[in-house]
Amino acid sequence: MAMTISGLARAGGVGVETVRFYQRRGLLETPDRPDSGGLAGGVRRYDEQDVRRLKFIRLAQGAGFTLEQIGELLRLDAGQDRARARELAAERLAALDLKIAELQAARDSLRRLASACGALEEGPCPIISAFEG
Amino acid sequence: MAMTISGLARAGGVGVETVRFYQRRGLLETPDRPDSGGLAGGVRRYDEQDVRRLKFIRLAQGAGFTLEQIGELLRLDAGQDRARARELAAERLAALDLKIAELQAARDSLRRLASACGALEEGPCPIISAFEG
DNA sequence: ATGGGTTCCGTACCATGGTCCGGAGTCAAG
DNA sequence: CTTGACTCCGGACCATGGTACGGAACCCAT
Repeated sequence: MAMTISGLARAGGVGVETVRFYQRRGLLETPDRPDSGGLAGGVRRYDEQDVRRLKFIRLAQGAGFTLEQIGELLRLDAGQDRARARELAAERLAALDLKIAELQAARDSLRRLASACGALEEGPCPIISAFEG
Repeated sequence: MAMTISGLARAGGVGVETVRFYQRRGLLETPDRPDSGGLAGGVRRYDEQDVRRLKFIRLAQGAGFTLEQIGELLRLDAGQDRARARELAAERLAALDLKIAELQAARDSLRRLASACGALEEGPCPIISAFEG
């Protein structure tokens, strides 16, 4: 199950550079390089736990958390501060509901736009006014 | 109805610098400075049309268009290319439906998280696994 | 044991969407 | 006709979330 960084990146659907970037940001751990006799040590190995963390980062990003907030969530995941975890979740939940409503409104505008522009075959399309309804 | 840049900014819910930024990007027009006898001309004036444009920019941003795409929409609004307008709208509409579904999934995860963290009073909160269901 | 593909690491660079700064000019009220 | 607020303008700076680069070390197959 152990893999190198490119395996981890592939499993998480991101590039190697992105994994490193997350490591620098403290979102993913940087396991020790095993002593393999060389000057600098061998290559780092990653496991399923790391894949889970990486996937979580992507999902949380999709939920609108910033990388900084995700860092806090990951620290919280291991910790005991349930109150803070609830707080972050509730905050994001409210923002998410707002955003969803906003996107649905935008969706309606776009549907108006598409049908307004589809109706006639000539003349300008009332793009701006489609968003004013 | 005529106003100066700060009035326009206020009406659109943005800062003066943001208006200027949109002007540089070609999203808002930069009206001529009226000749007021001075060396450089007077102060530019804006009207309701400009407010409409500015508000449209913000709404379109909310719909996930980039500033560049918004620029194209604004050019299209005045033009005759209905096909291209429909195309942009349809494209965005599909992306929007995807994004809405994604946010709704995220919302469910957050609700799971909030209730999982609310249930017990001690121990760590399973934040990562809340996103795996 | 050698060659090609990875890994490691620091550093630089990128796009997006702003935000701030400083100095000169303009405007309106007192 | 001065004073204080606002405007204009160019250019520098910022945060976020990456992406690219280059040289040295490493690992695996032949």
